[in-house]
Amino acid sequence: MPPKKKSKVDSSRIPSDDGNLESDSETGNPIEKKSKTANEKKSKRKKALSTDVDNIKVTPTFQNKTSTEFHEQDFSNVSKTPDGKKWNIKVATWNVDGLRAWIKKGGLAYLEHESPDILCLQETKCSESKLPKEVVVPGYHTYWCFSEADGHAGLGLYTKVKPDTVSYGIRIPEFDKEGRLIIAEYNTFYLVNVYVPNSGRKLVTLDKRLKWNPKFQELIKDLDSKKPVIVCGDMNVAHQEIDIANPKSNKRNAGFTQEERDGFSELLKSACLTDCFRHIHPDVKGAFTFWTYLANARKKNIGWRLDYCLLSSKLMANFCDCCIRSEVYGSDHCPVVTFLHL
Amino acid sequence: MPPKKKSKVDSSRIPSDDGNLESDSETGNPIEKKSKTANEKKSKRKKALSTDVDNIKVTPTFQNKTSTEFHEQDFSNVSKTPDGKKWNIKVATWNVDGLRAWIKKGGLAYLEHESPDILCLQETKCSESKLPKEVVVPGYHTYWCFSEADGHAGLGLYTKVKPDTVSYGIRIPEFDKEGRLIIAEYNTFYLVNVYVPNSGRKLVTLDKRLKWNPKFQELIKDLDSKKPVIVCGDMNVAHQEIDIANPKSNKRNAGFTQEERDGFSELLKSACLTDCFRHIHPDVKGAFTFWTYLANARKKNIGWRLDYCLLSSKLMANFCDCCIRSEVYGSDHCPVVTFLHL
DNA sequence: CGTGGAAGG
DNA sequence: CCTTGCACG
Repeated sequence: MPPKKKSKVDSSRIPSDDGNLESDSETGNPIEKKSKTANEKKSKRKKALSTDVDNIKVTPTFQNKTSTEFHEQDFSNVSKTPDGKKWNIKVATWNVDGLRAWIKKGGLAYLEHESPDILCLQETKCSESKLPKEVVVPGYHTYWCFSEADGHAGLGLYTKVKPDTVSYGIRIPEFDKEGRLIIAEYNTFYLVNVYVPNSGRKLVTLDKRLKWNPKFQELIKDLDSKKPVIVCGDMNVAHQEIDIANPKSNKRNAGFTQEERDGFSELLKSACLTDCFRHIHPDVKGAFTFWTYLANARKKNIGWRLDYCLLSSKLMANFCDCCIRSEVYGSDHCPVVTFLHL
Repeated sequence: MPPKKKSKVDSSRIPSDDGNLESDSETGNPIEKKSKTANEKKSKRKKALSTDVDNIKVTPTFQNKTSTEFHEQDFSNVSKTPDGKKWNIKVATWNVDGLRAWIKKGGLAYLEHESPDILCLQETKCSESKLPKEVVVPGYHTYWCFSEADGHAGLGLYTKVKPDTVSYGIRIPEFDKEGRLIIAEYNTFYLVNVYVPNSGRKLVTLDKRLKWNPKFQELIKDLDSKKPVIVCGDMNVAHQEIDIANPKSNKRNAGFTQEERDGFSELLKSACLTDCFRHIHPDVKGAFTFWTYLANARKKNIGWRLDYCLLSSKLMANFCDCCIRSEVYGSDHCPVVTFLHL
């Protein structure tokens, strides 16, 4: 769906009423429902900002900025495929650092405004029973992957076109308890929404991370042998020195160890994936998708590029553009948007 | 200090710079200083509302009400002593349910406006190192009693006249770890600021409470044998049926068990104390000082009278009035103010 | 329902 | 710094 005069959600679509957990895919490893009978709704829910479209220009605040700021941004200046075709599919990814806080800050207004065909969310930190009702957005099918441990990790998927199948997890219980992977199979590709394990302060969970890497690689290769793959998510690594503001001081910090960086290189190489932002912007510095909340890092652009869209080599002919929405607030990460012609 | 045209703090006083913990009283049991080198200041501190006096009419909000509301209240219509003397000492008590949150809601503007000679605070829930700098108020000496367990109980004392001695605790380690008692000795009386242990959900700590009661009683009797006593604080009990909105349904709930009510009766009797609010308003119903935050209880005045000023019998000749400031927001309790001629 | 602290990032 | 569950009331 290329941009219209007013990029509104196609309202002819039947509103999604699923939030469906069940996987009908053979790769899926459904997370167990722990239905806490829903009535344990918490106080702050009712304080969530309305996402009434009539109000989105004034009410929701994106941290210290108002949402009007992304209305003023130019979201339309987008490149074309190598053979000159305009984009018709937009895929966005955003680590929201807490779905409920993100909604209160107006996150859903971003969804309305960007109107991607697919939006991958990471770190929803929200169990099924605590999902605010506002997460159901007309025009989108929604899928959720929950961590067993409440308030950690977790993924969301918004998609205008209903996938043929949706499955959850990487088939390793240790990881699949944590809500780190959604695979959505579409007609012509797989979409993988991923939240890669963080190596932790003082690298206490680096081992776990290094166990994840080959498994994930294998999974992607397996999928790619059937259909091309789009991987979106928080890879929890800044790949090269250009992808981080302070490479020197972070060499032994989670997200920039040699092990993690090598693991990412390996993934790209062995699964034939392309980091599509870096592909079109090989030399752009200061392009980050995450800034710690501490010490005003975002204002100073002391950041990390941790969020990626990776494309199977077969999809590079369809690739138009990839943009980092660094002006969009609402989390310590910002959205990354990829444009394809399919 | 009787009411002036504008009851401002006496600015001729040297500003207090103490926040002194040391007790020079022989009854005192100083809580150990656990000086966490102060630099672990937390984020929210800087967000605290300014208490700039020029702004108190507009900026601080008391929950859903603004502080202007207490400016409009009539705080001056006060009774006299039995022999017709006007008050010259005002003693206030307020369970603030978290000093830092209370400050953000404009609590210090109340202090400025009420301008009591003595203000007793309970449930400050704030360790020494986390005390916001704004707690120092010109014209007042301040004293703090901290719980060893961070974020629980804790007391504060604001006093225009510096007490001769200030001591902390009831001389029982179990209780004195928790920041539940300050004794300030003045020339002609003792002021006791107290936060009585709560019996807990399902009365899990009723035993502890029943252990406290006789010890406290003994302490007051001991003090009273030297000088008359003013006891201010959260007694964590609604004394009679008239002191609670729903007596029937709360008979086995913390704060209205027969044991707690009897304990309070006992205290009044054996230590010869008078519940001075009830003394002048023997039949007034719906006079509460606490409302649970749940279910809009305060709006519906479904409350409890838990906060008291108790006076030694010798002081009843000096007693003028006692008011419940139920219109003052900022906590789930409201202030109680007592007027004396001394 | 609202305050605090703890763990995770 | 910020969001989450949790303990306490």
